[in-house]
Amino acid sequence: MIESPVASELLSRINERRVLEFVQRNGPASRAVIARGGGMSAPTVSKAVVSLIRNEFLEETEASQAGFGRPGKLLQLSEQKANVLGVVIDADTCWIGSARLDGAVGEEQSISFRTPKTYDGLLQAVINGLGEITGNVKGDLSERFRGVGLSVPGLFNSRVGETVMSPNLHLLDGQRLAADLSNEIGLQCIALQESHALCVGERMYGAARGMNDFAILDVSTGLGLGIVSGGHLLTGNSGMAGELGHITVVPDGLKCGCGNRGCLETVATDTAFARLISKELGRKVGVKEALTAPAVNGSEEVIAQTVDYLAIAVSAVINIFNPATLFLHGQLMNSDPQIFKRVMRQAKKRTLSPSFKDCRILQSQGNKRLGAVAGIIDHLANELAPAFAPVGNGNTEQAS
Amino acid sequence: MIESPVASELLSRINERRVLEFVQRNGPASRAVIARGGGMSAPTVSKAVVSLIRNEFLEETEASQAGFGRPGKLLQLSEQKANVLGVVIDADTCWIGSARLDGAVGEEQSISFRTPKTYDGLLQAVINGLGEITGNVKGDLSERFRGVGLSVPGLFNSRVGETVMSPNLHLLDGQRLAADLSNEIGLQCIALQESHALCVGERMYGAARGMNDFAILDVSTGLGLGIVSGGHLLTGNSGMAGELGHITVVPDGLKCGCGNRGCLETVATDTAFARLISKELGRKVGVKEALTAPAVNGSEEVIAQTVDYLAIAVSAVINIFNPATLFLHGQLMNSDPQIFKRVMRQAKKRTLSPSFKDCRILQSQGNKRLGAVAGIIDHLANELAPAFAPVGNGNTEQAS
DNA sequence: ACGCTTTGTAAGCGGTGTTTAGAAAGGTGT
DNA sequence: ACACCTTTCTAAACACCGCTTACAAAGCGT
Repeated sequence: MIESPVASELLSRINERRVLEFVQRNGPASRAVIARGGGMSAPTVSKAVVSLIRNEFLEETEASQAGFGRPGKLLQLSEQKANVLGVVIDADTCWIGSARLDGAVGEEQSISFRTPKTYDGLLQAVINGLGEITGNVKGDLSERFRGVGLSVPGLFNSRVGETVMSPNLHLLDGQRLAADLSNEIGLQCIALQESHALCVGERMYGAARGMNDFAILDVSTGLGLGIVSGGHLLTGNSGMAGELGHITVVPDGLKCGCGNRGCLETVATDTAFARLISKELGRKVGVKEALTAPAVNGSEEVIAQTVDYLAIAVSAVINIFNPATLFLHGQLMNSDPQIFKRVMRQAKKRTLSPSFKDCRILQSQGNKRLGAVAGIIDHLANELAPAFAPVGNGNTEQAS
Repeated sequence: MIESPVASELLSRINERRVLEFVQRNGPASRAVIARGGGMSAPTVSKAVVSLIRNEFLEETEASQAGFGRPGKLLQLSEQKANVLGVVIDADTCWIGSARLDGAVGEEQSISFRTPKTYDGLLQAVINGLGEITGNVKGDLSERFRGVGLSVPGLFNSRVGETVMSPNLHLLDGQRLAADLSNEIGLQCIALQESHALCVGERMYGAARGMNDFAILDVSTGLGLGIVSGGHLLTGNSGMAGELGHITVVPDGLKCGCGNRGCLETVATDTAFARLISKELGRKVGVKEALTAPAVNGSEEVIAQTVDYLAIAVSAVINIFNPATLFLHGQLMNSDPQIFKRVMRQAKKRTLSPSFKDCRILQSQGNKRLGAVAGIIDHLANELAPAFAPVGNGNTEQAS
């Protein structure tokens, strides 16, 4: 609920946010276009623009499209000062890049490096990497960059900003990377769990633009799940929601990194698939190779089994969340259309058919990098002005 | 997002809603108390109250608490006109009752009857029942009652108001009970899926009052799940979210009502438990009896197995939703503390420990009746004025 | 150069919340 | 009984906001 004084300023903040989001979504536009497209009056847009320019979120370009009447001055996301930095931490590789507010990441402005072995090493490597990216910046970092968004793996408690446990990157356990980084570089740093970052990124810059009810299932080393429902990212009480990978599907199955047995994550991931194929082949292979490996005795069975467990995961998401769209992320399904089709066929059988029919299943277009960038940009926008949405339970359906 | 014109009136509607919710939650209060407690200025509260009284949501009582200064006139939820009707449809029994806006259901003002065998019979029975409850009302129903809330079992599509499929009550399949009822009696009728109704009821009148992140797991004939996250009821795209019961946990297990095999619902419910015990005893028993039945050979094993599957369900909810509180509803766990404890012990093993630690597990206090009533009251409040809440993704955690 | 079309802004209006001031209502103390 | 105190509630004044209306600005076509 809204805190204390619901002043009139609330309205102007809402409208500023709407203007900003309009430009984020539709690209540069004139005040008049924003007014028509955003459902606001022209003077309202003008005032919001003044404020957004003052806060250096927008800037006016002279570029005026030819047309009939007076050409409008285009407003675009600021390129002068409004840049952000994105950091993706992964088990094997890390990435750092800079981006503009529109999410465009300059290719030459990003670097990757192998994940160091210690937390201190990681922190230092990120600081160095950020220095490299921003090296040609004179003076204070905060002169040109507004903040840093991080995508972190594992269980992340967003209430306290601490990685509680990261099964594939234990050096993060108990650490508060965003806070530590912020202390070092003096910029605002925001961390998101990687599945949540995927969601935010897909919504801001990917295929889920403007969608209010969707899910992203990330099949890779683990099984990540991000949910946006009613326009809200589902975070749970501490940001740890979405841990689909650790529901039990094979009683007394394989030991999982979390300490239990038979978690979905042990059977429905890239890693699990590669492990099984490796066993059949008698040698260790990666996911890519496993997919293209010549069929050997038993590999069809392995594929069928993996497909079935993937279908269980897909089906669980649709049954539990009833999303309008489900995005699949990860190479296993995205690189082999055959596997994708088989998973769909199985999932259709396993899912309540009304929910299944209600759900489009697409491939994800975003990635963690966009997610990290989107995370900080979203945070900045929230800081400027909270987005507001009607909060009716949304469940009631009026009849007559 | 907010639709077209963000007029100033939005503010007053928000504040009216806040006043109403304050009284709903804290009981009768004076304008001054509401102003202090709700973070609004006194004149703002006064204006909102004027409107709420005009709309017959509130009424002023003379009752003034003794105190120091001038005693304030208490405002309470209207008892004159603001009454609602609640209807609970279940597989075997139906219930109808009337309630005030504060959720108090007059005991003598409710009736139960066996669920008829046909849809037309059901519709007629509900109409008759409502007539009985409201029989002593002179004139038009709408003179004293503002609407009817219904709790319906099965898969309910809230976008179109249609029960898509109701495994335990097939007469509802494809029917739009709320719409049909509304046509007959001329009152606004709102249906909620029963698990969602439980959630809304628990939040408005039960143990979840004021909570913004909780889940209710309803273990009875089936496995119902309702989620409130960030203050929003999780409905999914069409209101069919929460179908935890049909995720696969026993590959090639028992046939389920949904057509698949091995659904969680086939092994982790009252019904499943009674079925297993019946088999051991060699005769058919109900849940109550099954719990108190003298131990026979194999019954310990049956109990252990049921406990384990219940734990899987509990654990799945906590892993996936990271709720601050999980309410358990249903006689199996609520009537036998021993079973409850065992489920908890197992669930603790199966759940990611940070999420488990983060979650209180309590017994539910509400029921579907309160849920049906809460559903219509919530709808009325939404109609009067939408509740608004900040919409930041809520996932970002600022560091420094 | 004139009209046409579209863009952007200034002024006025109605609505809203807040602050300030004051009236209302009851108890307390002498 | 009366003045004083405390608290409640409302009226008035003010500032802010978005909308509508009116008007100036800026190009294009003839």
